[in-house]
Order: sequence, then C-alpha cells, then structure tokens
Amino acid sequence: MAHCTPAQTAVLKALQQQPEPISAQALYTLIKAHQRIGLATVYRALDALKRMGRVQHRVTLAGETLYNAVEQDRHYMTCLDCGQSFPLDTCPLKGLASAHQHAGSFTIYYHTLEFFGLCEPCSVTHPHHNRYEAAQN
Amino acid sequence: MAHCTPAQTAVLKALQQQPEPISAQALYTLIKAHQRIGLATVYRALDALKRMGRVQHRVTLAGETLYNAVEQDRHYMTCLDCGQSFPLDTCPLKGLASAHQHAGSFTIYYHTLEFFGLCEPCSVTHPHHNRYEAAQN
DNA sequence: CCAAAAATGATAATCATTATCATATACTTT
DNA sequence: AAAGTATATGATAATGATTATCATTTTTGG
Repeated sequence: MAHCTPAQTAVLKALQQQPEPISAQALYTLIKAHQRIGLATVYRALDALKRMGRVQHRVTLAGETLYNAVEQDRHYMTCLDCGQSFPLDTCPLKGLASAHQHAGSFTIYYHTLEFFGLCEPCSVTHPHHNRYEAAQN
Repeated sequence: MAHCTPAQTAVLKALQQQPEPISAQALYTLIKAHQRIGLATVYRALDALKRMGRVQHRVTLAGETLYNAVEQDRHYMTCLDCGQSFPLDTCPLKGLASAHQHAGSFTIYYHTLEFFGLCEPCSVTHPHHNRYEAAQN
C-alpha cells in the first residue's frame, strides 16, 4: 500500500475544507451525505492519514478527539475552568527552524502545541493564587 | 471545594514520582498497592488535577492516554511509522517568555508540545519523499 | 456536636473506537 | 482480457477506558 485509497482521499479533502478541527463521528456524517462510506472506514482512513503525516489529532480536556489536516497549523489556549479553546493568531514555533524539518536524525512532518491555563473571565472568578497553591496543599 | 482531597494528593504525589508518563489504569494499580482507592476515584482525581493545572495528559498515536505532573515539562518526537516516542533534551519553548505565564489576557499554567515524523531507521525503510507525496495523490 | 455537602468505592453503564467477516475493489500475473 | 492474489470496504458485533450510579464515608461549616 503506497498510495491513497479513494476513501482516504475523501476523508483528507473533507478535512482540508473544515474551518475547525472535527470529530470522527461528525466527519463520517459529513462525508456520508455525499458518498457511500462506512464509519469503520473513516476511522481507518484517519489512522492511515495520521501515520502518513497528513492528519493530526488533538484530545480536548473533555476527552473528545478532534482531527485536522496538518497544513492547518493551528494552536489554542485552552481554559482549564470553562473548557473553551481560544485559537492563537500565529504558530509560536514560527522562528524555530528545527520545528519544521529535522531535529537531529528525526524528520519532522508536523507538531502539536497547546497552552493550558485560565482565560480572563475565569481568572477573575478563580484567582490564580488560590487555585494553584491550593493544589500544593 | 477549594483544596486537595487526600485521594487527589495521593494521585499527584504518585505522578510526581514517575520517571515517565503513566496511564490511569497503571496509576490505579500503583496507588492501590499502598492504600485503599477506587478506580473511579483515580479518574476523578486526575480530572480535578487537570483542571487545577497540576496534571496534563497526552494521547499517544496508539490511542493510549498518559498522565504526568506538569512540572515534568517533557516533550517527545514521535515516529509515525514505528510509534516510538523519543524524549527531547530540553523544552523547545525555553526562550519563549509568553509560553510560561501570560499570553494576552490568558494566564498560562502549562503547555503541551510534540513533534511527529519519522525516526532515522524508519525513514530509511520508508523514504520521506514517497510517503509524503503519495498521500498528495 | 450536628447537619449538610462533598468525596468515595464498587460496579453497572456508556460510547468512541476497533475487530470480524463476507464482499467489493485494486493490483499483478498469465 | 481473464484469472489469481492482495487489499480495502461496509455493516455490525465486540471491546475496554472511562463515567454514571448509588449507598456509604468523610469533610466542611455553623
């Protein structure tokens, strides 16, 4: 197997058209509206595309797995309190050459990067001081 | 609820002693050997600690969820072919001030960062050229 | 100390994901 | 082009990490 199957192509193209990361189930529903495809096939295609370095996944704080095409290099700041993810304007690794091709003997296709903390509204409700040190005990 | 419960403390301390990220199930087995604790409690403690910013999770390519204490700021390069994760020596965001405290109005507690690609042995078996462009079709 | 609230442990339930298997499709050989 | 072989697919059953449930225990606050 050295090329993309029709199903994998359909999955990749659908992902490339998504404005936001999407779940496997939602992707299945989306594609199924236009062509015959099985849920298992969507999962298999996603897995294959992941291993090809074309698709990446991110698991949210709530445990949901979301997929996106790797060329959509998007990063988020996720609030630990309300769970909202705020997209960053640019990739923080922009200036880091090693992030984009090689690190030592390792060939890099893509990276994942996310920040976790408190958004402004939540840090007012739950001041940094109390929360962080409370967990220290 | 403004402080750490005994179970949460046990979970956090166990995590802080782990040389590597660990699964919830393995953590449960580990702690249970020393004290009475339920599996559901381990999961609840992990979730609470995650929301407190003390614990983070990472989901491997194989779908396994691993947890670590956030002070163990470790990053990996993961091979898409063999699935092996190679730890980085230092945090690539070391020089990025915004990564460690504030980004705009967002208070940052921790970040996750991982690179995906091919390790040297696998890139010999599966040259970059063929794999990447084959998926372009 | 006591009532109320929160956390716990055992275990059943959930559901995203994967395994199974018959069939379809793609690839290779004749 | 046909036949043989290999791979992928779709429907659906199975899986297992994780969460819900509930009686009980522990913690909190007055």
